[in-house]
Amino acid sequence: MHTYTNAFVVTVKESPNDAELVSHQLMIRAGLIKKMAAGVYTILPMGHRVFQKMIQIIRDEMNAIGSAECTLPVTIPADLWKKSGRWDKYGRELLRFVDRHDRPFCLGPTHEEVITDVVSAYVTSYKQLPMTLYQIHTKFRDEIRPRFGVMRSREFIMKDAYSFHDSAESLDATYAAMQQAYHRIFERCGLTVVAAQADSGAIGGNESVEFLVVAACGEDSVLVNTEAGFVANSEACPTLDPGIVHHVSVPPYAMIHTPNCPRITDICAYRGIQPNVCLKSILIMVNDAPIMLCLPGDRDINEAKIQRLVGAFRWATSAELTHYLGCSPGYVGPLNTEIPVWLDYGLKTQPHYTCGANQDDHHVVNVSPDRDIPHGQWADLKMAIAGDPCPSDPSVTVSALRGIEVGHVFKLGTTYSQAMDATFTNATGTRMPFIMGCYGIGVGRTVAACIEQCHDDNGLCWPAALAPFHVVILNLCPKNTDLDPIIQRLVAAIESWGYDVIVDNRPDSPGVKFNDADLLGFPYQIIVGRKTLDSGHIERKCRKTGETIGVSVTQMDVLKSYLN
RNA sequence: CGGGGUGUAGCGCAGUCCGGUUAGCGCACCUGUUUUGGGAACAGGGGGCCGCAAGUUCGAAUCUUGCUACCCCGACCA
Repeated sequence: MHTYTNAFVVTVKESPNDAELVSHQLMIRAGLIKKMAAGVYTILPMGHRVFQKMIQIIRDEMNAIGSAECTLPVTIPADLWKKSGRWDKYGRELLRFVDRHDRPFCLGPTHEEVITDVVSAYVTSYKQLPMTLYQIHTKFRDEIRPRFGVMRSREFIMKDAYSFHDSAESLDATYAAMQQAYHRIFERCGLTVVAAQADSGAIGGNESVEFLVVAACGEDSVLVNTEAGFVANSEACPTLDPGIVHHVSVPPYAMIHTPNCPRITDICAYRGIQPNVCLKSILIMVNDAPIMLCLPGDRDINEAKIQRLVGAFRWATSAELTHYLGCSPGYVGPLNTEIPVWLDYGLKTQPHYTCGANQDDHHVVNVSPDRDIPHGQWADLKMAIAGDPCPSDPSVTVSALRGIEVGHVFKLGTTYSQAMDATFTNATGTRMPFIMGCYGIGVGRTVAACIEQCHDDNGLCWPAALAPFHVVILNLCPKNTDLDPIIQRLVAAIESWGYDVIVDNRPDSPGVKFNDADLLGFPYQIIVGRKTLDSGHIERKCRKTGETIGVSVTQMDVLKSYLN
């Protein structure tokens, strides 16, 4: 029999003041997790049960689409990561260390290299494809700033699946099946998710969809237009060419003196103009050669778009700025320079702009991009924001939502298989690299997102699918042994109906038990106490609605219909 | 990595400015009695390297310096 004593129920009244999110506070107060270091958590028994239920749902759905579970090592030799090229590219999120023989290793933040290595050792023919492997295991990413409990931790549990194919069509089929499975998984957890077009980021590849739980505390921003059926991560959302041609005549551009105006806000204040009529110029370095990016003064660069356009890049240093343009930061402009220039489509909106003059304390006014920057190439450079025209229907605009990224699917293509020389023989007898997909779900983050959606002032309020126990029996008079047989019969009956049940057997006062039961959020409470002895009735209370129903101990079977 | 803040009992905090009995409070914990349908009452009790180290001083939780951990904000957009 599960009791509060043996199940390690460790609730606390006050949560540490470093917990900001409701989900983080409640997970600590209910004794689900305990912090060990920044972004590193112990999952306590109550939390473990919730995680296991989540994991079992994921496992069911992964198995249902024919993928096979395995467990990949957390400790990965550097050589494998050097093969894919990521040992040098991944940066400091990758926790590296050496063993006693000074051999370099890393803790796996993701497992494309490992799985590619494993599969290429065994799969040599197209006849063995397609195939999908997955694991549900611990990952480590040395986040710049872990926060929000298990929502953004450094060590975390993730379901990651990898599929291998001999054709793009085959990948498409698995990619679609996986998304269907994701929708079923999140639905079974009681979560409402949106699927958004996303940027594939550090993983690489060419197409990806992100699954987000809409929540104010979400760290991701998505842009949506429901009528147009459009949902995209703001990082991945295109901005459109407005196609405006101006017919007003703009006077020739002219340099003006603008002392101490290095920032857009300075020049706006000095000239009495708005940021959207300023042209912001940014110098980047690609393979140590300068490239200039120009965009409207009120908009921000989208680094992912730049990377797609020019490849890997870095921001120019002040010294490089001075070397190539002869001015300090703040006075950069696209005129009179041999440096290649990219112009954001947004610069077609106004007939003319004010921009830096490549000379300290000077700007240029009346700059008409088409006329004055003929060497500039037009492109989409900026971050999309709410109010921009919707990419799938420019007659409407997009609005912004915050979301928690709980799942992500990617089409990797041959990025890893080519780098690692992982090949098979196809039907015509030629060797070709595997076409791959990869698919992740953050287990802890999904649990936390679920709590963000399911709680009230009294505590957690689990959906039946994730509750650590479906039913709690509150024994209000634990010293009265007359109640013991009733409780034993109840436990046996409830378990025979297929529900898990825990008994609060502590010698505390009733108020403590009611409050803890509410805090822990079991879907149903069964209350047994003096009233039971007096009247022969037990009570069943629904956590979510507060609805209470009395049931005679002589007719326990009717309880079954009140527990779902 | 830059800026700010905090480390005192298991948890939440006071005390630090202005050095001076035995370092306090609430919750939790232990013993006993009475309680027991929404965080019980009384009585008694235990628990501290005051983050670590060095320094100043007759004397340091308190002052100085260094280190460390944790939290918050920001992070190449000129």
